[in-house]
Amino acid sequence: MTNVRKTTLLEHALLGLLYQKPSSGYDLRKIFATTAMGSFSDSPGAIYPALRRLQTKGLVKSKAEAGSGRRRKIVSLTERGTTELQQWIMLPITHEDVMAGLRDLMLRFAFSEPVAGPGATVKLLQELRGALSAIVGGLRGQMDKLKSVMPLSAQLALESGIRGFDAQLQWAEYALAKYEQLGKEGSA
Amino acid sequence: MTNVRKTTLLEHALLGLLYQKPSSGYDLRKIFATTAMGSFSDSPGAIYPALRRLQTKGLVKSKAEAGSGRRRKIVSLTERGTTELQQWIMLPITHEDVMAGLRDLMLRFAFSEPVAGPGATVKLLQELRGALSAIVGGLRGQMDKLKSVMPLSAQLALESGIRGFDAQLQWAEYALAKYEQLGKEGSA
DNA sequence: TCGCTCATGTAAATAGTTACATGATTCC
DNA sequence: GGAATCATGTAACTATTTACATGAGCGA
Repeated sequence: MTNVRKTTLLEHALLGLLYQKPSSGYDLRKIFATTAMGSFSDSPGAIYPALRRLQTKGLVKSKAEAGSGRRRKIVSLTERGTTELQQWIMLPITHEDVMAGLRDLMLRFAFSEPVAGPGATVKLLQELRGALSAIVGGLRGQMDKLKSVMPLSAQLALESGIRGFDAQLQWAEYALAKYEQLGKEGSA
Repeated sequence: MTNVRKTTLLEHALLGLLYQKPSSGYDLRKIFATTAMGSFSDSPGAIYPALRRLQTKGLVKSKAEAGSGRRRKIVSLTERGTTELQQWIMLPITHEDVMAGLRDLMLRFAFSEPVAGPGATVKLLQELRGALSAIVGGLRGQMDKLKSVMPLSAQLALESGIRGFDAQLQWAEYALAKYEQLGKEGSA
């Protein structure tokens, strides 16, 4: 029982970024603070402990940057870290995953192509499409049943959720088309 | 310094439900477990402590259900609880609110009509529309700049976010139209 | 009587937030 | 020399998760 606690979303985000480029904690914080990944906290109280956890788990290693300038600790993936990242990305998508929020799924998707190849990306998209269309159907059913007993604002709030999922569904179709097109061009 | 910690989203969800109907902790858990509000946890370790916090803050009161059957504690809003709920719903919408996730906003919106009246609902929608169109514009700009340097999957992940916001924007227009129509019918 | 659901709660552990602390380095 | 930024970290606190505990009523 080596008490392996499960890897959090923030930790996976860090793994994905470190896969692209070994970086310091400060670099990573800046990425969260300035880019579209801003939904993650850039607070040192989140990042540094997360990096330490990853190191204790053996998923990353760090060493002091050689040479001049300020003291910086450059963190990079270990082999096990790369494996963990790949496995996380390729996890099958469940109904619950989607209901819990697209955030996790989108992060996996964003890393999928460089880390696990376009084949994994396409597979993710297909699974996502399946899950989404089931969910949209189910919610539309709920909506029809409850229409009469809910206040308009609550009705519309539910409709907002449905539309959100539906937009993601259309997006998934669009993304799949892009990848299909890419495949044809590549083999031509 | 009476150390008033700020009210969490779960607590606000509970307040909103209790506004509609005084209920037991178990009732509330069932709502989270079975309805479209399933994004909240139905675990007793979340709900019962939250109810207790609300009671210490003086936002709800509870009393044992009269009569027979199993022991049940029925919780209901106090006057201060109702005020707190209304104020939370009518908070002005900021850019950050929207970026942090539509979840909080949608909960406020869902409760808005019964708790604060259709006027508040319309105001919320207008503010939301403004914030969303600014965000969609900004993200499209980022997209154009970064298009060339991102892998396709990352590009598409960003596009997914944009489309999500855009869908909400269209939804807000749609919802506003519904309320306008309602207003005309009402005054006719 | 046996088991299931109802109903309320507690205990331990965890990630994340906020705020503070501390130096070194660069820029003016 | 002084201020701002770079860079790493710690400490206290909070809500939530997971798991356990307990007892009462209901149905077969």
